[in-house]
Amino acid sequence: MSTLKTQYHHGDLTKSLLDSAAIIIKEQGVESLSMRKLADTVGVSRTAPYHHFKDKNALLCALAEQGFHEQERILNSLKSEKQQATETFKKYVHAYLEYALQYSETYDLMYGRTLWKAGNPSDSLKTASKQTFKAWIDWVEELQEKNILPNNNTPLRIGQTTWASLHGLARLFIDGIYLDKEDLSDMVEQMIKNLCSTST
Amino acid sequence: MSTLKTQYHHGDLTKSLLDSAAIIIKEQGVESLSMRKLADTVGVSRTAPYHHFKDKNALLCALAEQGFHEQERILNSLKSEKQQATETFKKYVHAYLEYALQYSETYDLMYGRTLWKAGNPSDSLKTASKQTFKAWIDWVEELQEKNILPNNNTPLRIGQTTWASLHGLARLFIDGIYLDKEDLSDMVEQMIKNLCSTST
DNA sequence: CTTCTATCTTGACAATGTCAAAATGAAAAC
DNA sequence: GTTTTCATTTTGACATTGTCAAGATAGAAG
Repeated sequence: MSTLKTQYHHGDLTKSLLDSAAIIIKEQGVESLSMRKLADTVGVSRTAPYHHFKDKNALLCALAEQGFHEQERILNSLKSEKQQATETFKKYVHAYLEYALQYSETYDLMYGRTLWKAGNPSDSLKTASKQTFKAWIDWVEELQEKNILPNNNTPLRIGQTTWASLHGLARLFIDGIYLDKEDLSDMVEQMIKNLCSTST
Repeated sequence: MSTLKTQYHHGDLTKSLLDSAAIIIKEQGVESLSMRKLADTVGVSRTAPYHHFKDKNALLCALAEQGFHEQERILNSLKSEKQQATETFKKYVHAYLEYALQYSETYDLMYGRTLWKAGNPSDSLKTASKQTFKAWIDWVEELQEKNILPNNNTPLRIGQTTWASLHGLARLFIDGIYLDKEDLSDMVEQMIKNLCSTST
């Protein structure tokens, strides 16, 4: 009954695995996450994780999925603040980049080739990502109506290109191409100018 | 003397390795390039490649470096065409995306985490990338003078954000986030509108 | 022909992902 | 309370990979 470890049945191995994995990738990068070391960290034998996740890919999908939920939480939280929509958008852009850099490894799983190209995105991951994308496009439409984002194309297209721009900036930092994080907020500000209809 | 294979000394193993590796990554992705299979493909023992490249990282760096040279060639070729600078810029954007998609695996090595974050970019790779970046920034300056790109910031900043946008678009396709390549040219057109000062 | 040296090979090891079969223990059925 | 069942975990095993160390080979230089 005690919540102490070293018992045969672990309690909630699924959760433990996810939590430990999240920490490991945040601190040491996805490439140094091995199923075996993870099992060891959690205090369980090599193959125990395979009874909770089909394979490594499935574990990573679950991590990515958590990221999508977190990101949606961020957007909703910002939208609930009562303020000028322009202000909300600017804050969102900053928040997006901040999230991407702070949880860069999770971000990489969410939007990187590991799962989407080299790997095999799970159905529920696909669902989560589609949902997040849809929420974004809907918001873009609102922003277009308020003349904050350009009206020279459909919400889908504007949403795609706008997001692509943010994503590109995020990736350059995440992947180690841009290293000087001093420049980040400057670049974000410029990006906002590029994206908004009202060039200042 | 004959250029036929199956001789102890291979002839130009360095080049053969690079060529085969380029084909393999293009056809099957970087993650399915193994040193051993590569050696086998080229018809040489497992460890022979290690006398030509310090390790796998070094081989990949060499591939990425070729990519930078190729990309610079593309830019120079476009700039040498006598035409409106606006036209040249538009063509460049299209060409950039085309290159990124056609040689997506090389592109990933050039600008992805494999080498820059998880790996260890060689000095000559760093040099090549810096050179390419500098050529880009110089051109951005010209484009600003001609009022094609916005003048509300330095060439460096505008170059960074503009490139980030292109890169982001490229990555979303490359990494399998955007799948519908029908939409590509549409999105590129919209991206150009976002980036240029003269919104149409 | 001998020696040198660049090039290539064989042997070996550790790390990894993951399958199959056996062991364990808690809960359900009796 | 005993037995049965089933989810959970373990041990054993295997193939793939990157890479090191030591030896083999052959063409060039003397």
